[in-house]
Amino acid sequence: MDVRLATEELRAKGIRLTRQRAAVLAALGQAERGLNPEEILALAQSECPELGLTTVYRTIELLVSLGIARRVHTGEGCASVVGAKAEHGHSVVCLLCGRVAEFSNCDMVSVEAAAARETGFTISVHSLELAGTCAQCRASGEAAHTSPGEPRRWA
Amino acid sequence: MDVRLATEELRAKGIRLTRQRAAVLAALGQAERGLNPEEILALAQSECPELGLTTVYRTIELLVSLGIARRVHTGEGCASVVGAKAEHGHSVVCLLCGRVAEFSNCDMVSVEAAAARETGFTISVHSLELAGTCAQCRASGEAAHTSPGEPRRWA
DNA sequence: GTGCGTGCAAATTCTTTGCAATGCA
DNA sequence: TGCATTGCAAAGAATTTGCACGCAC
Repeated sequence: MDVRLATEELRAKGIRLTRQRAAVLAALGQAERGLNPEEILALAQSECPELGLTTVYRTIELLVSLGIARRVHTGEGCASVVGAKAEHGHSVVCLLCGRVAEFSNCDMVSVEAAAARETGFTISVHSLELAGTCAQCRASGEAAHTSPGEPRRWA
Repeated sequence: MDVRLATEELRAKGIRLTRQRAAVLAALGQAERGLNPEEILALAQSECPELGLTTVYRTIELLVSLGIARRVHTGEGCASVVGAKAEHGHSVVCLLCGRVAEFSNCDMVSVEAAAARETGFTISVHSLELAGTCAQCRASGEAAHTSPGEPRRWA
């Protein structure tokens, strides 16, 4: 996520850039994986110690509604959030380390056409998340499972 | 969802078919849309009045783990559940009435290849949900928006 | 200076757990 | 009959809300 760009967008919309919001943006910007509210709080507090959990929730909602952040439905629950890069993008989650990448060149026309044929629906939106193994984990081999106690399930 | 088939699967695995479980299966079977625990409870209680919410939760977990039901991440929250038809399938949600259909012929190879190229990940799993307008809603035109007070958001 | 944003604490909602009673196989 | 399964109530977690104060613009 481009923190500078996000900052500008807030400013452009007349939304105040407080220290708390900047801290949350920074946390999302530096994280390479989905963060839940608690994690965001912990990360962002290093930059803004008086940040509260309530504000994290409110900021998440704000950023998601503006398209600056995106929710990812994976692993434990659906509360994780990542910074969005592109206007339209999808998350690719690493099943081993939890890292999240984003890809935007999704050509779903043929899949959507097949679905439309099979169900009779007219498809207008798609929600897609992919999962697999990131380059780093592949490189470091099977040995490098990050969290032995916390196997990532796929919801 | 085929209730009879699901019933057989439970029996085959040596899992007891109680009146409560049958009622939950029936509710999922007759519903054409995702149901949250409360809704399942309400529907299933018409068939088994002494059913409790706790059991609904436990049954959902059971059915999902057996692949008999599937969670759908759409609309309000991620707690909705639908009966699954195929071994591997995806939900197609109607944005107007909430009806859920399932389609199974998803050919994601090209999309996954593109994602792999763009992110460097090796893709092994995909989670896909489509949304649009079902045949009925399309037929009854714009006028037929089901719930004016409850616009369905797309998570 | 003016509101928008914030933190705290309380309220609310959602989900899980413990345990004795029940009923399916 | 035996043991998986259930319901209730209570515990626990996650999220939201109310309100007075502080700070960005």
